[in-house]
Amino acid sequence: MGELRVRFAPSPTGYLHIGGARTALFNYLFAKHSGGKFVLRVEDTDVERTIEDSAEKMMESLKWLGLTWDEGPVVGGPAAPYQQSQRRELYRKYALALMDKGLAYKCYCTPEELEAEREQARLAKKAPRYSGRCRELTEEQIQKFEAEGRKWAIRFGTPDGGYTVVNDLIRGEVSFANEEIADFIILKSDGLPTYNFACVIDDWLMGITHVIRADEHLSNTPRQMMLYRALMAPMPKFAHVPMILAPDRSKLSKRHGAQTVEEFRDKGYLPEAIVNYIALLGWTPPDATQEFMSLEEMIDLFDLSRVSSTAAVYDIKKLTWMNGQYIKALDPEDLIERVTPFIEAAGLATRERLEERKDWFRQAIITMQERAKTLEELAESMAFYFRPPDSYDEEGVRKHFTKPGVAGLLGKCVEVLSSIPEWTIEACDRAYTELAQREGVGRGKLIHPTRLALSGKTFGPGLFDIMYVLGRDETISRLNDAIKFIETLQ
RNA sequence: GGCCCCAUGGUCAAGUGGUUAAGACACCGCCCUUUCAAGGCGGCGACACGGGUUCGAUCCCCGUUGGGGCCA
Repeated sequence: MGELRVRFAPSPTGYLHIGGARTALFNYLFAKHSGGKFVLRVEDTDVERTIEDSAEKMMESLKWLGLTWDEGPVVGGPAAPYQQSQRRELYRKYALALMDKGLAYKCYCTPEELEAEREQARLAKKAPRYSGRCRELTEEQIQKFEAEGRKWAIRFGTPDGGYTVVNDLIRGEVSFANEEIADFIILKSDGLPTYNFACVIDDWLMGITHVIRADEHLSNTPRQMMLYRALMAPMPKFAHVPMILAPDRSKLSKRHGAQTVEEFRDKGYLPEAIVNYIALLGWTPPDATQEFMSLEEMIDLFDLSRVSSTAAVYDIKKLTWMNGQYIKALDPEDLIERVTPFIEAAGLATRERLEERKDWFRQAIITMQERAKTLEELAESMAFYFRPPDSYDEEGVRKHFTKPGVAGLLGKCVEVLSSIPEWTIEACDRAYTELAQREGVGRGKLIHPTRLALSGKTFGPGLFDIMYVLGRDETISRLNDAIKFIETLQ
């Protein structure tokens, strides 16, 4: 084998959240950096918790982020199938084999009995761990249980003394006393494997050389190592990456709002911004001041030794800032393509219509490009280009529409704009400068009310850029509407 | 409850046995400017605590506290 192989093995119990995405990213970067293989495996063993479509959505998110897998569902590979639900016979076979070797045994305890045992331990303030009572059953006891028709599970017999030491690539040596680890179930009475068992069997059979996963699995690692030894399977190297926490420092969960890749996509975050941002959560390139990196650059620079061991809280503000930076740097043609779905979703125009007016649309987008933080926001901020404002900003009305003589001034604006020979940004600009001089007022006295009249807002692109995009007829029409509105204020 | 991991500003994060303890986001101020954004300049702000080790600890060791995780 010789080649380096890693895997990302999500449970399809929901969407891909940024923590999972980052684990996938680190695996991907590690593999690509060394020319190894990135394997995707779906851990859908727990039927109860598996959610319909979840695996498909996760794969969609991974692809969207650019994290394509070399082997796994859809693309296949030499270790197929890559879904645990299709590998049940395998787990059963190896569990039975361990039992034959005397390393595992049948456990007839019922869930009720186990629960009672745990309860007692709790009351006695002791660690709730399995007593190992089925480990040494006599023939009679076994026959009695069988006669009762009791169901059995297969339990792995853990070593009694000594230590199991995880040599973690990120955390160094972490040792666990074997006596702390009770015999654990590897195959449940329904014939399905438990997480630790399925994971080991798959990683082994799929030739995984480096297990890079979230920190929460560090405590499971000694159990898994015991299984590797019992199976006489080659031990992979382990690397436990720090967790990504919600802003309240708890584990990421649904109640924390936007945090899945899909949600970020729907809000108009760019995949390259998300990938860039999450890479920086827990990893720093050799030049720690370098923040913007493409996936290719990250592949080149990635190194597990620069992965931190501290859990990180993700900061939506920084992600948003970074997203804005990426939007700003986008080629307008590319931006047009990306923002179109959001324009459609906002009900501003159809894709067909935008294609018909592509040059116009490009002009409009350019005026907003460096202001937008997300594609969704960009689309929404462009609403006034597509239709007249349905209201004027309240504060703006107070500041710019209630001054005496405003209506008259706007009337003069209409006049000068009507007489401009050619409708260009420069011509509009000049016209306003000249009018302001003639009227003996500052340009702002003209500009602010005009902006409000055209966009309904007090902020936005340069006024003459707006005028140019809107065109002469629309500009004048909106000014006249505003004049009428102002007159109703008196 | 037991075990394990972690601890540099609000957040991300560099770093070293002796440093003015980087940088980024956020925040504040100034500049630019027709507004907003962008950009430029500047500011606020940190080595959790207590013991050791050492000539000297943010850095090494122990403990405490806090946070997180696993076991079910």
